[in-house]
Formats: sequence, C-alpha cells, structure tokens
Amino acid sequence: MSPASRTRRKGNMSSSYVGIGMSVLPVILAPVGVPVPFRARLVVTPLMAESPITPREKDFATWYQDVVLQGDMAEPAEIVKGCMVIKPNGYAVWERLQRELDDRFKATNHQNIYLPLLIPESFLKKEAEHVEGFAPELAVVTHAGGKQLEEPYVLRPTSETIVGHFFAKWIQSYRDLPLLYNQWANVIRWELRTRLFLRTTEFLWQEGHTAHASHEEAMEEVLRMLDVYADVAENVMAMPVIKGRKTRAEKFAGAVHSYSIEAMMQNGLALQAGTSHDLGQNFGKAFDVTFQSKEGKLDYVWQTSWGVSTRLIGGLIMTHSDDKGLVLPPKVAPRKAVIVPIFRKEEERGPVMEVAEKLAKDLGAHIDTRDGQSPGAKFFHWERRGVPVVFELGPRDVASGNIVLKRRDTGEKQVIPQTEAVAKLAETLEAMQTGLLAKAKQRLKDNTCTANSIGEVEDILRAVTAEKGGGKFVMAHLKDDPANDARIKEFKASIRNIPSVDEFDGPGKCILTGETVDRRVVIAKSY
RNA sequence: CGGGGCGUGGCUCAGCCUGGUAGAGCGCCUGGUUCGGGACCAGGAGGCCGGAGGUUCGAAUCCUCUCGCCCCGACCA
Repeated sequence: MSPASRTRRKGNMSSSYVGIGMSVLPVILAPVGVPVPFRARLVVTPLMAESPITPREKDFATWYQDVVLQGDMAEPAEIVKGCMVIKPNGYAVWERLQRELDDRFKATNHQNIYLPLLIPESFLKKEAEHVEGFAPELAVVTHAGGKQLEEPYVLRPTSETIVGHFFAKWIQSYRDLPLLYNQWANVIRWELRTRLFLRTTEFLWQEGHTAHASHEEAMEEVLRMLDVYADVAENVMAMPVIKGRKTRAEKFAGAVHSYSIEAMMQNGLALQAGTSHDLGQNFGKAFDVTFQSKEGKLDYVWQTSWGVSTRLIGGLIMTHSDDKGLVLPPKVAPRKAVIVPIFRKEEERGPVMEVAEKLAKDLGAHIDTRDGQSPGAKFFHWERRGVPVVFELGPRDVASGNIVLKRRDTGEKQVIPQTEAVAKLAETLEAMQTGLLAKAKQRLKDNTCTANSIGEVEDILRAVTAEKGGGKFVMAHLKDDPANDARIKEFKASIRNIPSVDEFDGPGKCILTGETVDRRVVIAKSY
C-alpha cells in the first residue's frame, strides 16, 4: 500500500554474517575520552560501506540472495507479493540474453508478435489438461471499468490458448504453414514459494509458438529450439546443460512431450533452464486450428511452444558467482571493463585522467569517476557487480606507461604496458569466458554419478537441500511412468529429464520395475 | 494453508519485558585532510515508531483487531 508501510530486509533475508577476508579490523575496547561509564565502546574500522556476502559454505540460499542484492541485480518488490524489481545491472544482463536469443530466433525464420495480457477465462478450459495444470496458479480479473465482468479474464500464465484462437483465424491452407512466431512478454503465475529470478509471481520470458503441417516438421522445430537454448546456455552464459525429454509426469500441461535443458547449480541442485514442447494436435483440436492440405484434406495443425525466462539469470548467478559476489561471463556482462583512476594529489588528477580517458575510449571501458570514494571502495563495488575486468590506473602507471589489469573470476592481477591493454583485454575476456565454461563443466561432471538401485538414489539425494547443498545428478535406469516419478518425489527429488544423448552405458533394468529401458535418466533435487 | 521471523530516519538495527514523549552505526549533505583493496575529522539534514481501536494523566513500549513483508515446508510452468 503506502510506501511507508513497506518492510525492510530482515530476518533470514538479512545476512547477519560479519565479513571475513576483509582488511584487518582494529578493535578498540575501551571507554574513549568522555563519560561512557563502564560501557565498552566497540570501534570497528573501516566500516564497510556495503553489506558482506554470506559464504556459500555457510548457507547457499542466503548467499544467492546476497549476491543478487549486492550485485544490484534485483530486489524483492515487497509491495507486491512474490514480485521483484529488476535493477539496471540485472536488466542489462537480460537485454544481453534477449539479444543473443532473438538473433537466433530470427536466424531460424521466426518473427515476433505480441498478444493480449488478458485471456478470457473460458479459453483456458478448452484444453482439459492445460486448465488442470494451470488453474491453481492463475490470477483472475473479475472487475473492470467499475463493473463486474461478465466473463473474467485471467492474466496470462502462458499464451498457448490465445495463440490457438488466433492461429485458427490466420491458418487456412498448408500454404500458410509453418507459422513461426515468438513473443517477448511478461506472465503471471501465482506460485506459493518465490525466489528472486528463479521463481517469481511475474516474470519476463519469450514464448515461441509455431504451427506445422506435419508432426515430423513440428518435432524438428521442437529439437531445433532446444538446441538454440543449449547453444545460448553454453556458449553465451557458459552454463553447461543436459538436453532431454521430460517424463510424462513432468511434461507441460497440454503437451504430448516436453523437452528441457537442465543445468547444475553450485549446490548441485538442478535448474530447468528452458523448455520446448511438442503440443501435437492438442491445442489444434481445442481451438479448431485446421488447414487444408495439398491433397485437399482438412487436418488439425501440429503445434510447438518453447520458452526461456528471467530464470536464466538466476542460473547464471548460481553457476559462476563466488563469495565475493557476482561473476558474469564476459558475453553477458553489461560492462566488460571498468577503469579505476587513482591519484593522491590534485596535480596528479589531470595526467591520470588524461590517460584514463584515452584508454577508456580504446577499451570501451567505463571510468569510475565517483568523487569521495576511495579506490579500495571502488574495487569492491565493481567486484560484487561482476565486472569481468577492472583496470587500476595511478600516477605510478602513468609514469611507467603501464596499467594494472585484474580479472574477476580468478582474481589474478597483472601489470601490462598500456599499449597492449586492448589486446590483453580481449584475450582476458576470451580466457574468462572459456574458463568459466570449463569450470562449470567440470563441476557438472564431478557431481554426476550413477546408481543402480532406488536405495542408492535415495541415499545420495535424501539430505540434499538448497541451503546445505551437496546435490548430485544421479543417473539411473528408470521407466517413464508417473508411478516412478511419484516414488522419486517421496524424497523430494525428481526425474529431470531423459537425456537426448546417452553418455553412459545404454540399456539397463529399471530400478523400480525391472523392465528394460534404453538409457539412464537424470534424477536430482531441483529449484 | 502449516511452522518460524519481523514491521522504529534512505539501509541495518537497538529501545518494548520493568509506559514518561525516539537512539546508534552505515548512507546522505557541507567543509577540510585523504586516496595503489572497504579513509578520517568537524558540522548538518532526515522519523506522526505499518494501520485502527482500547487501557492510562501519559503508549514505540501494555491489550484487541487488522494490513503487509521475509524465511522454511506443502505446491510448481
């Protein structure tokens, strides 16, 4: 309601953790000077300008929140349940991801459209499984213009239904197909439990919606877009993923089959980073989307839908960041390099700034000219915001023709000639992008194991939580049967997907039914 | 919906048990000294203590109701 009634960051939200690994803190325990009788005065210097970050080891979930907050990525909206405000540093990352994705969508012949936010409630009900899946998380508009609406509108949780309606209007003939559309939009899902970026009531995403003349063609589309997602995840976000098919129990409500990319976070939990659905003719039938084939026969279209959301940013953070804050792969970093100018005396300012400005232009770097902030404070500032490279430039460097380059991921610092700065920056960004992916791949490998009995799977995963970590991807033979999914859920894990590429030992007996299945599936705890 | 935490300057909190008319640190503003990994000194601005009602001479503090936020769980494209 009123701004005055909003609450503050507190309780478990706050990191009550007091920083270590900072500078040495002189602690003076003494009555200083004047009358503070028998009251010890605690003087801690220097006082930290920005809050510390809870170490991953202590509490991974709190660490994540600290990184998001301190990295200036987002903050809870507080005045709106489960919603967040995406701040400039976070939104800029989203814009980078949007660009990378959108370019690939265009390259695969998709066009962007925009559909209404409000969907007539009856639309949701036209596909039985779809409404069942989404009903619990719908927000509904019942009043507008000062009157109760005859038919309520739901705030879109996804647009398959409204797309179905318009596809029916737009498609008559096989010549109209395929229809390859994408929408960048916000959606609302009334989730019980929210976490910044990972699951929020309102989130930003893109949803691709396509219609095809045959199932084969639709399936090609489903897998093509899954590949696009995997490409962006690995080659832009440096986040390795496992492509695969969802089990029947886990598929999208209304789909024939769903496919996903699954990433592993630093605590070993899985994150579904993107999905691509084979909708078959389900929505075609529900919305009467028909076309006349070359042979003159009337048939329902075959549809697909696919999406990734701002959740990707959560995945990005939990893949690369460390106890000092955000770490961003260069390809998604809004600012790739920042120059921190250093000068003691006023007369040093001119020469330092002159060189800084010239280099900033060559490097495409931002100069931190903020007054009243010491260089040290600036280093911490950019470090927690995940800037890949920070340059230090002081009188010493101006005199020697050098500049100090500090790399965010490794913390490595080196003095280089100014003339080599441009080349060295490019080289460092490249190395960092590659290094982050390699590190994440290694972590995925190190935390993936096989299991050959349900007891073994349960032993490995039972105690895993988002806070304590210790998660693994457990590869086991398991039949795609909702009863088996239910058994896995008993210890709060789930079948993440059935990998498209089998990197293990091929067929084996299902650990629950004994039937032969063709490969191992990924079982893990997830967000 | 269950369990827990909590609403006090911009932020993090103390004060509440044992009512007496609001504090600290950070941040912010001014001036000066500083500046190579979170600087310091001095001065200053800023709060109807989430809301409503009650008890009382007097309420941030006690009582009742209410609104909301965060964390954990159940749920989950």
